[in-house]
Formats: sequence, structure tokens, C-alpha cells
Amino acid sequence: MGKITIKDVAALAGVSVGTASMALNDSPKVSAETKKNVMAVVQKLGYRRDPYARSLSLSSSRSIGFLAPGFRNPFFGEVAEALQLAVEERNNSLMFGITNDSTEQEAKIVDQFLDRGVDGLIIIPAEDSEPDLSHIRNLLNHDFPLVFLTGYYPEIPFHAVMADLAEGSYELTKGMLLAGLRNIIMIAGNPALIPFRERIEGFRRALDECGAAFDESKVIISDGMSYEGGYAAIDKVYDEIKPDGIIAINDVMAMGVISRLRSKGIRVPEDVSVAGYDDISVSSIQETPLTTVEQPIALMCSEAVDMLFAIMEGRAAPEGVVRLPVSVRHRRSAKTG
Amino acid sequence: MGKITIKDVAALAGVSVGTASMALNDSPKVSAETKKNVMAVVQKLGYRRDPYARSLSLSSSRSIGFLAPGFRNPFFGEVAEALQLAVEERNNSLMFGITNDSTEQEAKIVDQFLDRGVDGLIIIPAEDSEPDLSHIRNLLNHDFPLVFLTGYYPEIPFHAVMADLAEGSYELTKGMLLAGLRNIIMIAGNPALIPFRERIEGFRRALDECGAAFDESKVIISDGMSYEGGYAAIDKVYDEIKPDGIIAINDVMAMGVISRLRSKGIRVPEDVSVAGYDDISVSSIQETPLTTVEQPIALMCSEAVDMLFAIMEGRAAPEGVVRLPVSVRHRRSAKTG
DNA sequence: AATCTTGATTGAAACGGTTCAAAAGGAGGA
DNA sequence: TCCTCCTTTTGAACCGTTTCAATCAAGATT
Repeated sequence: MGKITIKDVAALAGVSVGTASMALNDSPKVSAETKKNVMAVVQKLGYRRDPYARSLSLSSSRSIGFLAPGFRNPFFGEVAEALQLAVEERNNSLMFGITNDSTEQEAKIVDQFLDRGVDGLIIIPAEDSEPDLSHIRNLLNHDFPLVFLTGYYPEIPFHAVMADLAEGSYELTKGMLLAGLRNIIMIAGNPALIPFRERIEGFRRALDECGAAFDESKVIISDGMSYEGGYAAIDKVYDEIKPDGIIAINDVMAMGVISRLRSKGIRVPEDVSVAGYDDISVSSIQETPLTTVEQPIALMCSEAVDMLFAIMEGRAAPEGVVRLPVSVRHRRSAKTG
Repeated sequence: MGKITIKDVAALAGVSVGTASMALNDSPKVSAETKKNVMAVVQKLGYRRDPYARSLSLSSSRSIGFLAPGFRNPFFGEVAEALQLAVEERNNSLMFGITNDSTEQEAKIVDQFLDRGVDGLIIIPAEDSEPDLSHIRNLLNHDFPLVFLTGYYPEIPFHAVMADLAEGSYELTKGMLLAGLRNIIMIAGNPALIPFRERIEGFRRALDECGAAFDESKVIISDGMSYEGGYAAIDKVYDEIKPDGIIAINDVMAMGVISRLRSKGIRVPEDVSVAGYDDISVSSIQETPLTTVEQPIALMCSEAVDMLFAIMEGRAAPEGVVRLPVSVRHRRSAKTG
């Protein structure tokens, strides 16, 4: 028994292939009567349109690609879920690829996705210290629908959606200063990369504004953006600097920081205030609930998807970054004024 | 300027479309000379094969679908990464869908994936208390390539890969008993579901074997398999039972348990031993490193992918569960003999 | 010089839909 | 009865590949 095609349906329903197709697509050109018949046959035969043939005809696969650094950090997991939701609302599917923060890997996956015929791409930029962006340039040259999420590559014209990270660290720092902290440090990553640069900038602005001395030594560049990274950063600088406030670049890292401080017998927040970034779901229910900057994930994702579809449908907004407001979650891990 | 097709390539290279196609596919039937020419033209034109036409011809999209409950629990994130790796080795792509532990949602996504033309499916079964499995039955009736990962639906013939969970909790419990603990409880989920049932079974076996009384009251059925769930479970039963050992069904939950115990002033492991399941990456670097059962994620994933491809290529192993060995990671959160 | 191999190339038929100009049918008006 | 105007339906072209029987060209064999 061969595959059931639309021909079989048409034959059994006593109509032409064209009519059958239109019936399937609920076209207004075919009578209600005929539609019903065709549908009945479809039911009976268990017919299902061939997606490849359909895609070929329509030149769309109704699927979009999503590149993320990975899913060990629950923040990206939450983004994935939100994105999935937003995409599904439009009856599209998501393919995902893991870049491991390497633009080389990113390029490979983009290539693979193009070979699979995705209609558009949503990319969380890899935090690669020596990015090679030819693949992205290539996409943009071909007007391939693309939006960056959570950051962007500054060398490149783009559509991007991100949280207002600078504002977040500005407010957070301001709060700490108001609470009387005077030796605040930030544990960040490579400042050449937008998401870090922006966080650092807000931090600096707050310090400057309050007449507290900002200098490079207050920004610790950590290599791993992970729990382990937070752990290690404390080992590296705590004894030397003896800060009274620590802002980590993300929550997972902040947890590593707290964990390491505790095991050294340092109390949080009595001896040191610690804050994170992202408000991942476990942050609020830690033994010491974490003060953190919440990124509006759901909003960012639906905005990104909206934007992508706008591009795909040719009603593209002008290129640029949409920055969505963050909210500082004041909890127990940090003293804030 | 229209789309560049293989015709353009063929024309410019001065060969027929058939030859061009074969050259692209590196077929041995075309001469090295010709291949080189064709490739040169491809380069020059920036030609790229149309994936839809290709899929139609080959009736394969070289992509497979992956359904998971979600990615907030880093365990699933790690699975996703491992799976991605395994799939990529075979030059395939992964589409993913989030079931939120609802078989209804699962059915929807499966449907969507079929409409996208995935070649096969890897499913982490939804932990749904009233599963509706008609969609799965349907797939199997049509011999659609499918493997379950991390569990399976017992009502259904299947291919599945999972860790030997029973053995894991058996060993873990045995260790605790050896350390002299006598009032061990397990925080689990609905025992109708395989992954929970198996964990409970190992727990029970260990207790039975050591003459410790097993009874239903030692298995606390929690509703949320999350950090919050662990937190809540302690609130619910700790004061009443006063256990000296607690085995949580997964690490995230165990962390919730520890966190709640600590905030009640109960020491871990001095007053209560706590263990988890999965060995997600943060478990080892907690303030109190977590004793846990490691599931061999990478192995499970590559095994699942192997199995799926075997099915797709018709060299299917007989149906059944492949159970991979776990290892108990003895760390500080629990006394083990 | 005629025939046989062998390897490379061609051309057309799939693959399974969608779309749209043209044809058919039916109702209403003159 | 004949003509128009609509609504439905038809049938063929098209989407861009892959595949494979048939053809071709050029040496090798007799």
C-alpha cells in the first residue's frame, strides 16, 4: 500500500485535485458541500498533507530557528519556553541549536538551519571573545529575517530585543549605595560584549553620580558565566578587595558567589550584600532569597517574535534595539536603601 | 533577480541539470573535472540547494523532533544539549517542543511536528496523571520512528532508553541504612508513572532487604517536581515524621528540601541526610555538596539517537527498554555507609 | 575497420502539493 | 429561448530537486 496522496482523496471524493487542495485549505472558492465531502474522505483515509511538497509550493516551512548558548543556565531555558509559546501562537515550530558561546559553532548551526529551510532566525549572540561574524553578515546581505535577542553584535546593523540592562544595574547599585555600601564590585564578563558592557555602564553611572570612585579594578572579569565561575571569582578577589557589595552578572553566578562566601564563614547580607541578574525561578526561594534584576522574558520573547514576523512579512520596523524595562527585585541577599 | 536554482548552475557550468545535481551530491558517476566546474559555479553564484525540493525528492528532512516537559529544570537542559550533539553527529537537526507534562500538549506538538515533516521523534514522556495516549498509539500504528527517553508509557509497546533508576535508589538507600539511618522517606511523584515507580521500587527493595519496615507512608507524593515542590514537601511532612533521611526524586527538589530544612534550623547532614537524583551540574558545588544519583545523560542520549536511526533505517532492534547504569555520587549532604 | 567496453552525460519522469486561467454549470433577466 | 453573470470546478503549469534508463564519446579489442 503506497502513500496516500491528495490524488487518492480527490478520486474518492469525486473531485479534481485542485478542488481537493482548495478544500483542504478552506478556500472560499469551494462550496461548503464539497468541503464537507472532501473532509470526510480525508478522515476516512487518514490523509495528511505532505509537508515537503507543501513547503516546496509555498516556499515556507513555518518553522523558525533559535540559537542559544546552551540550556544549563535556567535563564536560557526560560527563554526557550517563552519563545516556544510565542512561536506556537503563530502556528510555527522552533528548531534549536546550541552555540556554546562560540561564533564558529553559531555559523555551523546557521548553515544547518538554512539547509533545513527555516523561515527566520532568532539568535542569542554567542559571548565569544573573538567573534567571527561573516555568517551573520552573509545573512543580512541576503535579507534573511533575523532578530537578536538579549544582546547583539555591535559591528553589525540589526534588529534586536533586549532588556534595559544598564538601567537595571544603575538602580541596583544606587540602592546599595543608599544602604551605605561603599566598596561595591561587579563580577562581569568581557566588556567588549554588549550584555556585559551595558551592565557595567549602569554600574559605573551610579557610582559616578554618587561621587563614589569608579575604577577598572571594581569590575572583575570572570571567565565562566556559571555557578563555578562565581565560586572561582570569590576565591580570586575576595581576600584582596574585601568588598561590602557584590553584583554578579547573572543569578547562577550570584548563587556560586553566595555559596563560596558562606563556606568561608562570611555572612550574606550582614557582611556582604550580593545581587544577581535575571531573576530565574529559583532565585526567590533560596535560603537567602536573592536580590536580582528581573528581565521581562515573556515580553522580550513575544516582542522578538513579533519583530521577526514583521520582517518576514516585509512590514519591517526600522533596524534598531528595542529595550524593555527591567525591575529590580529587592530581596534578602542584599541591603538596599 | 529571481531565485538561483540548479538550472542556473547547470546552464552556467555547461552541463545538464542531472549532472549538476549529481555533482552537488558528490556522486561517483560524475567526473572530477565536472565536479570542480560545477562547484566553482556554485561558489560564484552563491547557490544553495532548496531544502523543500530536496526533502520532497528524498522524502526526508534530516530533522528529528524532541519533546521535553520544559527547560527550567537544568536536567532537561543537559539532556537537550547532549541530544543536540548526538543528532548533529549525523548531520540532522533537532526541533523541540515543550509539553509542560501534559499529554494533551504533547499530542498537539506531535501533530505539529508531523506537519513539519520530522523524520523521527524522541520523547521524554509527560508526567501526566491522566494521560491520553491516542496520539502515541497512532504514531506506532503508522510505524513512525519513535523512541522514549528517561521513561515510557507502560500501556504501550515501545522503544525506550532510560537509566536504571531502581538500582540507583536501591544503592542510595542501602548506603543510608548502612550509615545507621532508620527513618528514611522518599519524596516522589505519582507512582503510576514509570520514572517514579522505578525509583520507589528500588527504595522499597532496599528497605525490605534490610528488614526495615517499608510502608506507604514513607513515600510522600509531592505535586510539583520543582524547587518549590521540595520546599513545600518539607512544610507538609517534616514536623510529623521527623525523618533522619530524605531522598528527593530529583536534585532541584533536593535543593528545595535542604533550603527549607536550613531555614528551619535543621542541619544537613547532621540532623537529616538529604539526597537527590540526576547530578545536575550545580549539585556538586553547593555549599553542602549534594549526594545524588547520576544519570548517564550523554550515554542515554547517544543511545536513544542510535536507536532512533536504527528504527528509521529499518534495522530496528526489538522493542524494549534499554537501561543504562547509574552511579551514586556520595557527597556531603547525606551520611552513607 | 568494425565491434565492444566503459565511463560520463543527458533528459525526462517522479516527488506531492498549490494556484490560476479557462471551462462548465446554473440562475435570472429580457 | 437566448444571453449574461456568478459561483464552482477543472486541468495543467509550476515549485526545485533527485534518479535512472538511454545515449554518447572515446578507447580497447579483434
